Parts: sequence; C-alpha cells; structure tokens
Amino acid sequence: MFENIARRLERVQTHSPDAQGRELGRPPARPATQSLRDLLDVSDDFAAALAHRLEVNLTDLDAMQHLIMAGPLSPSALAKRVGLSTAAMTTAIDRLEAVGHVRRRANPDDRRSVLVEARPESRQRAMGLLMPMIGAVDAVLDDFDEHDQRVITRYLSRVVETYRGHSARLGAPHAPEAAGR
Amino acid sequence: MFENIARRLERVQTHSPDAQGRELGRPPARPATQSLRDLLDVSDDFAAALAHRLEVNLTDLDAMQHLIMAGPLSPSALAKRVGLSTAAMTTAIDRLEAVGHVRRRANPDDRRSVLVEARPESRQRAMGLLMPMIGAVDAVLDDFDEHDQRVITRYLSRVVETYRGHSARLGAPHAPEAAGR
DNA sequence: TCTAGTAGTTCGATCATCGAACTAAACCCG
DNA sequence: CGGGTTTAGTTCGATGATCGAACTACTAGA
Repeated sequence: MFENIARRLERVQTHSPDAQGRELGRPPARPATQSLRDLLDVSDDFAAALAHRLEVNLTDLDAMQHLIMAGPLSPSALAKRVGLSTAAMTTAIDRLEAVGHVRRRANPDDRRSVLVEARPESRQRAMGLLMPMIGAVDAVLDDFDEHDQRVITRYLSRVVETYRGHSARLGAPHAPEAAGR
Repeated sequence: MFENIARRLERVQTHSPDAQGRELGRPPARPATQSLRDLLDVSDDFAAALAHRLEVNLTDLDAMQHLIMAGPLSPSALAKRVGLSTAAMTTAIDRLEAVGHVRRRANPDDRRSVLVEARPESRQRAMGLLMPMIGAVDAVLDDFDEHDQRVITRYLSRVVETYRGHSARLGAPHAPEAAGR
C-alpha cells in the first residue's frame, strides 16, 4: 500500500525550483506566498509519512485523527467529517479495526447506532508521533513577540477567508445553503 | 466522479468547532496555529472545487498544474513530480487527452520519448480560474508593511522547515540521500 | 555491432470508493 | 398502542485509480 512512498519523497527532493512560470508571464509570487505553497506540499508529505508509520492509508489516518481529537463518534458522524459515504466509512472502519487502531462499541442510547473509538494504545502511538510536530509548529510562534503573532494570525485568517471565498466562487455545486449554523 | 462534492462541502459547514480535544489534555493551539490547520483544510476544498470545474480528478489536476507551470514535460518527468508510477501516469495522460486538456507530441531529440503539453485553451481556462485566487492570496500581503511581511515570511519558512524536519524524522523509508541539489 | 539501459505503454490484479438495496431500530401521530 | 416513515449501519455489485511486471521501441556505451 505504500510502495509509492519512495516516489513521493524523491519528488520532494528532485523537484527542481523550476522557472516558476516566469517565462509564461505569471507574476512572480512574493516569498511569503511561495512559502505558503511549500507549506501545502510539505504538509501532504508529512501526512503520508505519518500514515506510513501507522500502517494505514491517508483516508484512514484522517478518520483516526478525528477520532483522536473528538473522541468516540458514530460511523455516520465520522463519514461526514472525513467526507466519505457511509458505505466507504464502514469499510474504512473495518480496515482500522483489522489493524487494531479502533474498536466498535454499541451505542447505549440507540441500538441502531455504533460508536467508534480509537484504541488507547493507537491513540497514544499516534499522539506520540503527532504531538512533537504540533508542538514544534506551535512553538515557532515563541520566537515572535505579541505584535508579530497578531500579524501572523491576521495574515493567515485573511488567507483562509480568501480561499473560502474563491472555493465558493468556483463551485459549491450543491451547497446546501448552510442550514443551521 | 464528483458525486461526493456535496458531502465535502457540507463537511466544511457542519464541522462544528468541537472541543478541540481540550478534554483530552491536548494543549489548546494558539490562533495562528489553528488558522494554519484551517488553511490546510480549505486549500483541499479549493483544489476539489477547481478539479470539479475543470472536469478532472485531483490527480489529473495536479498533473495539469505542473504542465502549466513548467511547460511541456515527458510522462516520466511528470510522473516523478506528481508522485505516480509511470504506468498510472500513462492512464492519467490518457484521461487528460480524452477531455482535451493536453496533447502528446513526439520529442524531437529522443524518439523513445514523448512530450506532454497543456492545450492553450485549457491552460487559459485553468489560469482564468486559478489566477484570481493566486492574486488574491498574494494581495493579502498588501495590507502589511515591509516589516510585517518579513515577519510573515520568516514564520512560514520556519513552519515549512519544521514540517520537513518532522517528515524526515517520521519516515523517509528509502530516502535516496538527496543525490544532486 | 552487440549489449545494457531507458521511455513509454499494456496487462492483470488490487484497493478505495460509490449508489442502491437491505435490516434493524427508533420515532411519529392518529 | 401500532401502523408507516425515517435513520443508522452494513452488504453488494460496479467503477475508477493505482500498482508492479512484462513488453516494445529506441538510445548509448564498450
């Protein structure tokens, strides 16, 4: 399932800093914007490496992260978070259960329903790999004073908003009109 | 191929700002770190919406972007960039060719080889959707003065480095020792 | 010129995903 | 209560993307 990891990693390294489309008339991005792009790349790589270490695929890793962060969830709630059909979620949970990362419990309040929870050992193992990373990223902020941290936060929030706006512009083919919230 | 787009989009909206694992003893992330996470989410959503508009899947969109940014590439070079086997790349190029986004040309310098290039109309269409977004993200910087822009750049670079370091720590199962560069 | 290596494709198998159909349980409301 | 309707989860069959291995055509090096 991970035979292509070497390819992924090599890609990162051999990926030459090509002409950046300069000859195509595209405006050269400012360094911050470029770093932003790099960030998206390397975060994918990190996720792939983490999935590899935990012996799951990216989908299942995503599900695991939700379970770890939110606690036990029903398959349907998990499916909604991960963005899968409930059918696909069933098989994803099967996979995670097969390797011992999660277990299914009956939901005491609804006998139709099921609760999926990360097994403590797997949770701990995942946390052990994730936390140093999360902590390190958060710690980057320590080298910036109050003012600068606010600047960074403001910048990132605005970039996120920009993305959201442009996603909406592009598609939202069946955006369900945000019922509720 | 895109029946799950509605699910993806709804996910964004219904995804409650859950307890952030506070009850699990995880340190609450500072706002900048939280925005960083949001950024990774929304950039995925943007890519999905863009792929939908261009009527290709995410893999093929990735390939298209490389072709647009770097100009004509051989299938193998493209495979390396995208992180696919050459076999999978062949079929991805077939798909892109079938919908008219790219074409194959003989490589004049090597009769074994092939050059894949984005068709101008498709390039333009993709650029027309991408550029406003790229421009808007870059323009966010305009609201920050020189000093603050440097702060932002420094922060992002350090985060990227952090990710890289932790990816390496996690895995690099067959990291080929960075021959060259 | 022969041999070894490289570029791309084809082939068969596998895996993740989907929608539809199904089962069981819960929720209405008359 | 007690029927019909909705909801939760699974199973099923089909599809699409991917892989490694085998193959073809070409290049390059001894």
